Amino acid sequence: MQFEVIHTSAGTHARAGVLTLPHGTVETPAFMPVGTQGVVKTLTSDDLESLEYEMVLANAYHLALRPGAERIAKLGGLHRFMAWPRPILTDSGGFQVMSLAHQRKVTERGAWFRSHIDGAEIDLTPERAVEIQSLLGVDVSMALDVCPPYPCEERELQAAARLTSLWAERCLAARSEGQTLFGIVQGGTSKRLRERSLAEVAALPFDGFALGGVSVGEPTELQRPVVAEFMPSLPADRPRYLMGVGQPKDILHAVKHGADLFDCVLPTRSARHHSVYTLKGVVDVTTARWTEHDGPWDEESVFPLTERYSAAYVRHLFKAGEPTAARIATLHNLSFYRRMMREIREAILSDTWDALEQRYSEA
RNA sequence: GGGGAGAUGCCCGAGCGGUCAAAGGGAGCAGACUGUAAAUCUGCCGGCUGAUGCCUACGCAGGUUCGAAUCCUGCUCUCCCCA
Repeated sequence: MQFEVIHTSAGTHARAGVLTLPHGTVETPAFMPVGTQGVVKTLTSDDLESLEYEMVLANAYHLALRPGAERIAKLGGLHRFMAWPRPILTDSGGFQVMSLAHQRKVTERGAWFRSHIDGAEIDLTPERAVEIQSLLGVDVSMALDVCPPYPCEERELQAAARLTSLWAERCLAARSEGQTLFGIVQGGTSKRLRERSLAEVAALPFDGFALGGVSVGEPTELQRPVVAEFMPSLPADRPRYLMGVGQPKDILHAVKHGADLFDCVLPTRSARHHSVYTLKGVVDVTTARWTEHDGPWDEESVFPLTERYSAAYVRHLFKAGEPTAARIATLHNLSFYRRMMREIREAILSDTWDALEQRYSEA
């Protein structure tokens, strides 16, 4: 892995860079669509190429459960398996420690899960999490962390950060030759715990660093200060990844404070839930106002892949329960995010950040 | 011609004397979703009203009863079976 910052926007921490990985280069800041099960729901890998995404996210926990990490390795690795030639980053399963909390146990040894699919036991130690990602053959592996929810007791937050640091070292020790590994900073909304977690994790020789434990249910007023304060403190010479974020404005805010990578289910999940991103905000396309609207939801949010379908038509497809509705909305939203990331990068390179913020002020 | 079954809110469909403005679906309307167990979940859904409440409602018209969507009589209309 190689990472180069090519320009930092005047008066901000916003930076444009180039991340070079085994399967290609990624221009940062970049947004990674979420393809948990080795697919971005409703799309194919060539859709993603058409959308010009350079990197996607998949999930090691889910893929290890089904179809199995060894099986994917046997089939030539995740890239070949999902027919996606460009970079892939996998989340280790740290998020599932939170989202599947009711069926797992966390000990110092690791995270133990009862499979939601068939009840099988999964012993996800830091070492196994790194091994799974190595078997998948992804470009960037994430350390196994403990991602606590919000709200959360200070004690629990502290325990999560402590384990995350402990596991970080074990993940590094377990990494295979040439495996790119990112560390994760925890600490929730506690300044004290964030400081400590950052000091512990950032001191380790990771290839990149992520701010985790945000977008776990906290209001944006609490997320912003964490990002503003701690993103610039992550090592400047390595990629900085804000996990699970977010809304367009949250991404702009984070880029301004120096974030390089993002992922979030919102553009894809919302699409399936009939919400579409536009420069005028998120709109529910099934709302009665679109019933006879023979045009786009927003004149300034029209994209080559989706411009031919009228609001009235898409509304009809959703109302009729047609799967294609979700597909069109997903293509639209990922087009919106892709264009936004491109404009963000251009704004950094041309030092026109304020104009960009203005453009996305209602989004 | 004879015998049987049934008519409930926008639709389907429970209810079979009070606790019924009437279960449950669907449709309709409005929301939520942030490293995806989510093409999921939530709320509203006769009218007026902040709430209490009032009004209108279970094919139509009468009746029994303190009280009827529920019981009785007649009528109208549907469906099934036998000729």
